[in-house]
Amino acid sequence: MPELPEVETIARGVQERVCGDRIEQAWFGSHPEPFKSPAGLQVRGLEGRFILAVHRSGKHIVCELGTARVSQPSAQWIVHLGMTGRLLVTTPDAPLAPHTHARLSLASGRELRFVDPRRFGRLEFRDLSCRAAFSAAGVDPLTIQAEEFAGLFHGRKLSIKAALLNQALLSGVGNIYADEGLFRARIRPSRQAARLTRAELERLRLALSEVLRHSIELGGSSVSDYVDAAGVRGFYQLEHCVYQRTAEPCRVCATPIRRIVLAGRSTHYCPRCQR
DNA sequence: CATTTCACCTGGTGGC
DNA sequence: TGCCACCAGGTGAAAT
Repeated sequence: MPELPEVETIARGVQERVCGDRIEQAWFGSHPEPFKSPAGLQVRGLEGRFILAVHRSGKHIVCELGTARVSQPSAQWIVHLGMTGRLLVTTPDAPLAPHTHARLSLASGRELRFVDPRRFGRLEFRDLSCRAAFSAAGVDPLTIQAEEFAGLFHGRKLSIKAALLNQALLSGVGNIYADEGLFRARIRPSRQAARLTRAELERLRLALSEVLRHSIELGGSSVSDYVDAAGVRGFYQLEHCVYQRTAEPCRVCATPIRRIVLAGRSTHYCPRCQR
């Protein structure tokens, strides 16, 4: 489900609804996979704290926590949604979705719920008195400048598609936006990253930024079941030019879109537009 | 080191 | 209807 635009949309929705709220009670399910920190530690850390702010870092949602409504953050709750994770703000009586792994009941009467059928998502609690604040490893593709962007790919022998998916380089680009960005930059995904010209890299940087910003405006891509913090679907899937459009006509030249596998992931491109 | 492959999970779809 | 193969927004460990 969640790449940069979807995670940004969810983080904004959670921020709007629970900022300033206090966590009264935390409940965690019994499957161990989603808990990067022990569940007991997360429950003890979360209960009683105030949610000061919620923001995105790469594909992570970071909740800043404090001991008073207005205070410096003393801890963080970090949510990664994996492939199928959802972070929802609901009323307490809303039907419990299958695969709900965490529920935080809030002083306002609302609930923050983490739901994840495939359990690839991760929940982490960080005490800032013991550890540094979380920050994603790679650079954010919305703010990176030309020079630094080009530098990321210098000397890299893998495909540009595989490089874009590497979160240690850029954080936030996943399978959908790598394909859509490469289409708009007219670059074939299989090209070796180090062989792209400076002009191509700059087209790619701008294309990625435009695609990601446009998707945020439309609330992200709802390919199968993605919804935002309020349970509302996004609309960017209607703008996709190549992703999951195998054999359909290119929106620019009508050539059938091709599907190949790169870096173990489905990759879609127009063989005529992308060289 | 850089790069590739695969396992981790559940659920939906489409062929037979 | 049932069974099976295949596919899916991600990532991190193991192998090369």
